[in-house]
Amino acid sequence: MNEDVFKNLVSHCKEYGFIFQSSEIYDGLSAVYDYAQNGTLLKNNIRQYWWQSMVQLHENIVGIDAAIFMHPTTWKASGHVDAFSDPLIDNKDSKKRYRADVLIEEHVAKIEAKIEKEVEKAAKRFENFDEKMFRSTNARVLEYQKQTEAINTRFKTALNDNNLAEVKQIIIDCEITCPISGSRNWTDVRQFNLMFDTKLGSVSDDSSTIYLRPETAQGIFVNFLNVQKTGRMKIPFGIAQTGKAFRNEIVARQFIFRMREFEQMEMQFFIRPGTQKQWYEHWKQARMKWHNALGIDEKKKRFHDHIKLAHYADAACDIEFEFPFGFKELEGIHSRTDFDLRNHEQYSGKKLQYFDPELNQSYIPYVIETSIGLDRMFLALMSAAYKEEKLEDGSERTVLALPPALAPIKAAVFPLVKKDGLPEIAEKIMNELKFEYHVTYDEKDTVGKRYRRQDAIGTPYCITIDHDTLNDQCVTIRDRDTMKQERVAIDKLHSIITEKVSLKNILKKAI
RNA sequence: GCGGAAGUAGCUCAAUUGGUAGAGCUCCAGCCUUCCAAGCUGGAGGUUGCGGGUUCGAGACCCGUCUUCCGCUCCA
Repeated sequence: MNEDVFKNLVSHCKEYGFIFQSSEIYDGLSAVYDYAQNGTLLKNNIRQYWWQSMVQLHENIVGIDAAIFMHPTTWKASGHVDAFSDPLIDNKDSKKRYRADVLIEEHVAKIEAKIEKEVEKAAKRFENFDEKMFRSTNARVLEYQKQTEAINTRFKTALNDNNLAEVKQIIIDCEITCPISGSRNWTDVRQFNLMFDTKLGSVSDDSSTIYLRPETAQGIFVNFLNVQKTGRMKIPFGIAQTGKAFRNEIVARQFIFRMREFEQMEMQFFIRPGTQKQWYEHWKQARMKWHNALGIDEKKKRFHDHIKLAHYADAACDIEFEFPFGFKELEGIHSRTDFDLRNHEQYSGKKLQYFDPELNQSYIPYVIETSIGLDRMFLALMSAAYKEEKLEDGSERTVLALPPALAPIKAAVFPLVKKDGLPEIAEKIMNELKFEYHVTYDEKDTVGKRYRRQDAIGTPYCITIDHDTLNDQCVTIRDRDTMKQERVAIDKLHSIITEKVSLKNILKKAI
């Protein structure tokens, strides 16, 4: 799929009521989108598929719904407060972005290396070399030391005062250059806090600052013991959760791929320390199976193993999907060790351990995390499903070949013409079926046009009532993908449609 | 954030050098009664993203701003 088709897909999402830009009448809000009438149905179906495969089909996985607001210390323990607020600076020539603190620290390290070189040189030159003496008397060494101390003090003061202009001035004064362009053409230093904050309570002071969660996982970790005890859970067990998370992304783009407000579907699986390799491998395969059960071309998915690991992980990979703009991360599977629970134990002072009767000992469980972006899954499904077809007769049609179980609307009911009592029969059929699944009714325009309208939103079946129906109690059922029609009895409709649109068939393949 | 491109009706796009904002599709009301978007009649829909400037006159030129897309970076 090329760039043009992606553009068409984005237009299609708007025109057929899947996704609107947020606050569009006010020129929109950057990187925030609303799900529309059909999009909401599709999104709910994806969430349901995930939830049922995780919670309903695993006796040892339970689901929770933690609040978006959490105690601020949560984010200190998780590392988000420190890791998500770096002072950043760009080099205008190479367009490369750096952490300002790292640039300065590297500069200091360079000077320190020079000192060591002086010491080494001197050690070779003099016999009976007194290193201590040399360090405290040599003019060059002293000069270098003075420099590093001066920079370090300035830098510390600047950070404490949150004085970003001073941080930039240090970079300028130190004549630090960009390793790529070699230039000193720097932008201002900016603080990017990736967490949104707000004030709790009517009195706003610093102590009342709370954050909108940047990931749902922490809601699971802080409830680990509550769930384990009240659910009488035995390790290994999992806690699943879907919900909104918020990140103040510096660059947020590519439609709904990277949004400031997005929804995650996460499952944290708690295991005995030492078994993480085997469980990591298990969930890696299990998650790919879940994706493949949807029947989307397997060549569009691949694993991407992380070589450089985050400080808390001992293994990590992504499931990547081939979006119209290339292979991108759709889901992450991480072996998170006991990092989160251990930190929460430290910060809260509460023991977050599990007594293992088999080992007859207590430990902090290790964790395997599976974390998928619901919005990204939505976009993956849409881009895999969107097809602009050329038919044999030369005409064209746009069809969303969504997995029938996830399609927003399962069946559309049409009277061939809107008279002779046909609309009445159509409505009667619809009113029966609507208790089973989402159905719609349409009597406007020629039946061909109505078929195409349903193709465009991915409805698997169209049911047409004609004059013969009055005599034989049969209708035409038309398949979205093959466009083939079949004449069936009205009382067979339910079983035919159910067979095709039931989640059950996919769920059986998924686990 | 930096660089590049763009923004005209719900959608896709026109509008000569700066000279009265248009078409197709969609939508609505009817006619026709048709099994794969194509018949007929009528209708609605716009402060050309927004704000300034140049000009007798700006959709077009200039400045600012917002939004989207592409590249750099991180993530779900």
